[in-house]
Amino acid sequence: LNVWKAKTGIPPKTEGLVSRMALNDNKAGMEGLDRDKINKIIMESSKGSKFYENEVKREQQVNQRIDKMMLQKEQITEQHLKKAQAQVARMVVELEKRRDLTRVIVHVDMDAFYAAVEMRDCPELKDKPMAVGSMSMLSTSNYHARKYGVRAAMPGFIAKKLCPNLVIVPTNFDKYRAVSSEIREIFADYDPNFMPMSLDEAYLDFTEHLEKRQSWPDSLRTHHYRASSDENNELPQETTPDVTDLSPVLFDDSPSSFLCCEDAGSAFEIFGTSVEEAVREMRFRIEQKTLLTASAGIAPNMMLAKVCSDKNKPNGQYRLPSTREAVMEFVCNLPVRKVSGIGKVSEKLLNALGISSCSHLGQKMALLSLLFSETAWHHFLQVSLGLGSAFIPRHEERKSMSTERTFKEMSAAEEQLSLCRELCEDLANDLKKEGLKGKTVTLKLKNVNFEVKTRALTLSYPVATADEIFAVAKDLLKTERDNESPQPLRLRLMGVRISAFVSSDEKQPLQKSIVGFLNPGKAELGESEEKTTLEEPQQSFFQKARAKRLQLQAAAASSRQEDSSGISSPLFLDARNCAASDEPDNDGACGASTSTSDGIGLSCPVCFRRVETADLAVFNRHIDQCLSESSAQKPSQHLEEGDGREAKRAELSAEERSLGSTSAETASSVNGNHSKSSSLVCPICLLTQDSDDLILFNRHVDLCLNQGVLHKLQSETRSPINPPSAPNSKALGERDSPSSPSKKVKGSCITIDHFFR
DNA sequence: CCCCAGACG
DNA sequence: CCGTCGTCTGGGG
Repeated sequence: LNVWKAKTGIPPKTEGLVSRMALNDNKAGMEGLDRDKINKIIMESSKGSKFYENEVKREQQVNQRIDKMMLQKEQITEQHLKKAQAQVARMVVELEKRRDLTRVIVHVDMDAFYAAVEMRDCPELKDKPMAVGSMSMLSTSNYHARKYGVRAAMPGFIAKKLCPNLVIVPTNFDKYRAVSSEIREIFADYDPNFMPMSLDEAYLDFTEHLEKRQSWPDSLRTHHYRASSDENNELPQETTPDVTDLSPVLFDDSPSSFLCCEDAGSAFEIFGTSVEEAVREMRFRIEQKTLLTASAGIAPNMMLAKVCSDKNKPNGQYRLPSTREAVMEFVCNLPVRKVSGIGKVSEKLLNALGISSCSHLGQKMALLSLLFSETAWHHFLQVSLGLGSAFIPRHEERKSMSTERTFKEMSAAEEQLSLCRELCEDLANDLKKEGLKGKTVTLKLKNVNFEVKTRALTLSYPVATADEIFAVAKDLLKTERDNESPQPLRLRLMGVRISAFVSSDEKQPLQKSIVGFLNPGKAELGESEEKTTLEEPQQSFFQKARAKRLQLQAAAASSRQEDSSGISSPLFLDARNCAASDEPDNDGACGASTSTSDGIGLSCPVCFRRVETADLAVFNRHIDQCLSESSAQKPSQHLEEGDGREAKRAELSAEERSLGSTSAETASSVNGNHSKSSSLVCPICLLTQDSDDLILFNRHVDLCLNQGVLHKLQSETRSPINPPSAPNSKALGERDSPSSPSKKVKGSCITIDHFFR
């Protein structure tokens, strides 16, 4: 710290507590507890740990950022501000013009979801402070526990110090998922296009529902109380709680409301036609169906609805009227931290400028526009005006997929390597479920000091199998280890991510079943058609497939040359039936890939790789991707690109890598294998072809395809397999996609942009 | 366009 | 004795 002080001349602001670690009382249920005492306990349990040290470091980084910002602020003249103010004013006019108060957006959020589920299913927990998670991390806590300062994202061992009687229940995701799908059924009744944000949270557009609702008879707005215990036979057995005291599972003060009627032994309630009534009805149905309570916020846009749902948090709702005045007043006193997207760091930066509420935000916009990036200050401006997205965007296809694991310190190279392989296998499995292939593989490492690093490599072709991914990941890992050299990598976490999925832009609606490819005249290949036509009109599927194969072979041939300098070529690991083993002492890769010919799965006629699925939709998607991959870029370009990158990489390798890297081994074994090329195995008939002539081999495969797989497929697939909707749309939010292939909203924006139009 | 760190939920 | 997964931003090459 002294060094830091000497260098900067600024005293390190570490006195007292590290604000990053302090209790986060942003959440509901945290009012009126003695924060000082809680913070003291948190501090005492953390002090001296590696984690704590890392937090101190990060806090100082934020402080430096603040100092830098303040310095910049000094440079700003009245002139600058004047000009900026004018710009802001113009912007405000624009935004005001587009303000939309006509929509009714609802944000629903289950109360203490995981904890509530566990309490429901285990009545003994009801009056105890409890949390869901583990000694190292809690997912959520019940309201009883929150009184002690126990909250989500707090490690269990600290929570125990705050509340020695705390009961920690392990997570039970299958159960939460089941409940989640129950509540989503209800959501769909109010907005079939609702957007789930997590298992327990969703945005709904109530506008249309309310229009219809106005003309609904009472009967459609009547909902019954859950059957009483003796006649209840629909509940799952063991998890059935004591249903006799059903209403208030969580909160005894839940208001049993006005219109409660008795009718042949079953109580019911008739809900009105207003928004409040509709939302209350939805919450009522959720509670009757799941015995769990939800809270909701009603507002003219998503950003406000989210804040509103927090307002009356357990088991309540809040409506913000759709008038500009109401919105502005609401926003005026709103702490910036409450806004989704403004977190710990942004809050601190803003605080340093004297901004804590959204009204301050508006007052200092000119300054903010000079200190923050454009996107950032636009964001702030919108928040200060109470603006957000008035429509609920479709979920886009996922952009990445990853898996990571934390463990006790691990330094042994072999151990790390086998863990890495495991992760790759897990990832490949998940990938397979969605029929995706990606070009960028990223390795994530966290050392025992909690320092995080990511290392990525983008290939010129998409990959999906464990072997392919591992071939890259292990290289990245090795490079990193070499980098750190004499010291070993002392890891506490490793992760593997894949991204840059082959573009499926715009081609979804045109996807055809494989049957469509059989007739060259009718072959429809979506957007790729255009470019293909330039080269060769009316190319048949088989011609395309052959072209693609040749292209792959050419690419492999050229990369083979590079391979001598240490570039692995995962593509061919199982393109040929004999995957090169990555590690001499470990034949897992080889075994895995050869075992793929055991009958389950189909061979892609384009890339020759095995697609481990019985699902024709998945298989089709794979083929589409393979084909579009070849035609999306002109073949020559494709090769150049690949060559360039690989070559560049080769230079790096020569410099940075030690000799005898595992990738070199991989390369040479692939290489050797290929140059011998004594025989090739047809992926269709699985017979070895005694020829190294690729043309002949191709012909054989085409023949095989013609007689075998395609016949089979043809008989199995009469109708189009793929729904017209985006195939990946379910991946993230599991949102059901309506059939209209509505045009794409670019730039996904799961986080901030959703809240703004 | 790629890579990486960091913020955020 | 402090998690996992996914998205976005922003700076640098």
